[in-house]
This record gives sequence, structure tokens and C-alpha cells, in this order.
Amino acid sequence: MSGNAKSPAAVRTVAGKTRIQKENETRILRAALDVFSESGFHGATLDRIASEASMSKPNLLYYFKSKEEIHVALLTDLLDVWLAPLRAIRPDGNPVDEIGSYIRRKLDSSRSFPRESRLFANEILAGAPHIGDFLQTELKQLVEEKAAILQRWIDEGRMAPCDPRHLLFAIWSTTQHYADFSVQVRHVLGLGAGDKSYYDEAARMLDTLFLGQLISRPGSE
Amino acid sequence: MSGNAKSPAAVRTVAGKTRIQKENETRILRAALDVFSESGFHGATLDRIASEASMSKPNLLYYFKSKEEIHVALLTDLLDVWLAPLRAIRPDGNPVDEIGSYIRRKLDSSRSFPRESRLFANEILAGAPHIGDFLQTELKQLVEEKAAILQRWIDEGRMAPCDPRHLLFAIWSTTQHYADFSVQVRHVLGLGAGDKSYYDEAARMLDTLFLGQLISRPGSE
DNA sequence: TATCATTTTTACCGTTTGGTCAAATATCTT
DNA sequence: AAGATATTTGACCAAACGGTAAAAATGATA
Repeated sequence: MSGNAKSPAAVRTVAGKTRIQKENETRILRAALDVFSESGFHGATLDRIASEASMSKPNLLYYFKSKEEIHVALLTDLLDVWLAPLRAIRPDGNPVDEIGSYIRRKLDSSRSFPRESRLFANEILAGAPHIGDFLQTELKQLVEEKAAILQRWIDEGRMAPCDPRHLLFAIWSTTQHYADFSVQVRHVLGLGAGDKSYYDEAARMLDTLFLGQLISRPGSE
Repeated sequence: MSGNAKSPAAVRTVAGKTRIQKENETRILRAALDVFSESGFHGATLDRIASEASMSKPNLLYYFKSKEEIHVALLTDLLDVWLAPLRAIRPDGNPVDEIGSYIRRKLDSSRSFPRESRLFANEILAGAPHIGDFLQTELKQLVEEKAAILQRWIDEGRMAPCDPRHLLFAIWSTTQHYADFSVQVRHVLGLGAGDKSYYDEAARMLDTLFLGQLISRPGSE
């Protein structure tokens, strides 16, 4: 009979996914990222996502069982991107280099992935209904690990004393602000819709702010 | 005939509003702030707002013509609250006092009015469809005015050189973060739902960050 | 080309939602 | 108390929305 678990149809790839399946799923996720990041979960509609993916709504629902499933898929993909810059902080580096490059990575992330940043912001603003668990476990753990590194640098007198976790909050907020509040930034600066020229000045500002005195300059070794 | 413009019904107050009218409008706005700040514009429903205002939906719509009108009313009220701390920066003060107290005012605002802050954040994230004009005119003008003050302090060597407008962005983002991202802050710190104890440490962090070296200490006159 | 699984479409459904309307009720003034 | 105005309610509606079912079409394999 059929049901041979070892040779399903030969059309399926290693991951159990058809070529068309993979193509369409990425098309859907791409479209959904546009719509969700622009209108939030409740403001987004399956019709718009389907339309932006050049696909009928029932066809879209053939690949994802529900609106929420698409949203969760996007968030899951997002979390690794969000954590990557933080993960890269090295315990054996020096404060100026490590924190400086962390800020640069986070700011680059805001410039390169503003939609992802807004998706994340929307989720948190809504009370983190889907990623609350991630925040309490994975993120919390990573923050504690990295905060310990910063604390060591403080104890060694290489940084101004402060609560390392709140220092991370300050880095997150200032860098993400340029993606999440870009409309406000552009309007206040008098820039056009697609203009991202403010990122250079932003980088200078954050260097001054975070590396100015919070971290003692090298040479005082 | 009737139509006497000078004594309309004697029941109306100076502003043309009945006692009941004033009461119910504030009840509605209070409930709407709860719902909108928690669920965003599209996530909020008139039924929930009406229910939270202990009122039937048609009765609610007797006072506000539409869902959007309630939202706009809230945002309009909000803008003054948002601007107040910035307006209070005095040109004849000194950098440490003025910026320090500005940060304190903004942080107090986040602690005391988190729902208002989240409402604002939601509006900006959605692309500022209702307050875009305010951002481009009133806020932009005020920022330019205050940025000029900061620039003067920089020119006088009383502050580290930086773009004053981006300094304001940094203050906005770091202070508002504690209201808008409070869920993340609490989860990372391992605090309960209503716990706001992190505000003390936040204040210390922001003092260190912004007043540490960005602004030269008094005594170097 | 015949066969089978996969993909796509058409038509449709139940619910929710913002909003309306006319009638009923309460409130205020005289 | 009467009359006028302001307020409240219940019944209802059209549109939008998330989602379903089944048939039609396409693609892959042999």
C-alpha cells in the first residue's frame, strides 16, 4: 500500500518541504513582515498580506493555518536576529571595543531591519503575548551572563559604576528608537520619507554618550 | 420664538457642556486610554471601551461620533503632557541642572503616565497618522528652540560637542523605554507585573549616562 | 500518458465590529 | 406638573474579517 514513510514522494526536500512550498512560505513571510510591521497584529489583515504576496487568501491559509501562526513564525525568526548583537559581546575584550561595537551592531540592525524592529516593538507594546516566555528565560539568562561581564569590568575600574542591565536597556532604547520612532525622528529633523541620513549623526551621538565617560579611555591601564 | 442664543437652556455650562456630558466624556476618555494603550487602535473595540466605561455602545457614540474621534481626543490631550517637560528647559539655567531635571521630569512622566506613553508610542509606530502634522510643526519648532539653547552651552564649552537634537532623541528614548517596554524590563529583571521598583536604578543610570561626562561638572568655571 | 500528490481557486460561512435609528427614559426649567 | 431638552437603550445593519470545504488545476513521477 501507500504510506511508505521512507520514500514519501521523492518531490520533498530534506526538510520535508517542496520547492513551491519553500518559495511560497518565504513570499508570505516577506509580505507579512511588511504588513504586520506597518499596521500591527490587529491592524493587519489576511487579505492584505495575501494580496501583497500575490496570492489568494485561501491559498495563503494552505501554508499557514492561521493569522497568528504567521505572526509567531515571524517573531521566532526575529528573536535570533535580536539576540545576535548581544551574543557577540566577548568577555575577554575591552569595554570600549566591546560596547562600542555592540552599539554599532544594534544601530546597524535598526538601519538594516527597521521592519523587524517595529514588529518587535509592537509585540512588546502589546504586552509580549507571544514572546513573554522568551523574555523571561532565554533573554533574561543572556542578559545576566553579559551583565556579569560588564560588572567585572566595573569592578576592575575600567568602567563607571552603574547597573549593567540598565546600561543595556539604554543601549537598546537609543538604538531601536531610530527604527521604531523613525517617523518622529524624520519629522523633527525635516527629512523625507526614505531618508536615513541621520544614522551617521546618531552613531556619533551614541559614541559620545556611551563611550565618553561611562567607559574610561584606554591608556589609563 | 426659541433660538435665543444668549440663554440656550440654562442647563449648559460656560463651555456649552452639561454636567452629565462632562462626566461621561471623562469616563469615556479614561476607559479609552486603558483600552487603546493596552491593545492599540485596531486592537481596541468600542464594546470594550463602552463596557469599561459602564455604558452602552450607542450611548458612548452619543458623546463621540466615532472610534477615531475618541482616539484623536486622547492624542490631543496627550500632546501637551508630552511637551511640558521639554518646554520647561530654561535658557538661563546651567546644563547639569536643566538637562538633569529634564531627564527626571521625563522619567517621572513614564512612571506616572505609562498608558499615555504607550498610546503615543503606538501612534508613532503606526506612522503617526493623526499627529504627523504636530510633529512637523509644533514639535519641530520647539526642538529647534531648545536645541539652540543646548548648542549655545556647547559653544560655551559647558557641554561635550554633539548634535543637540540627537541628544534629545537619546533622552526621549531612554526615559520612554521604561514605560513602553516595561514588560521587557520587568521580565529581564525578574519583577512582577505591577512592580515599578526599577525606576530608582533607572534614574541613577541615566544620571551617570547623561551627566557623567557629556556635561562638564560645575566648578570648572 | 496515466497516476497520484500537491497546489490553487471559487464560493461560502459565522462572527465581530463600527455605527445607526427610533423609541423610551431621565433631567432640568418654568 | 408640564413641557422641552438631554440622555439612554434595544434592536438592528452592512461591511470586514478570519477561516472552511470541495472541486479544479497543476506538477511530478513512472
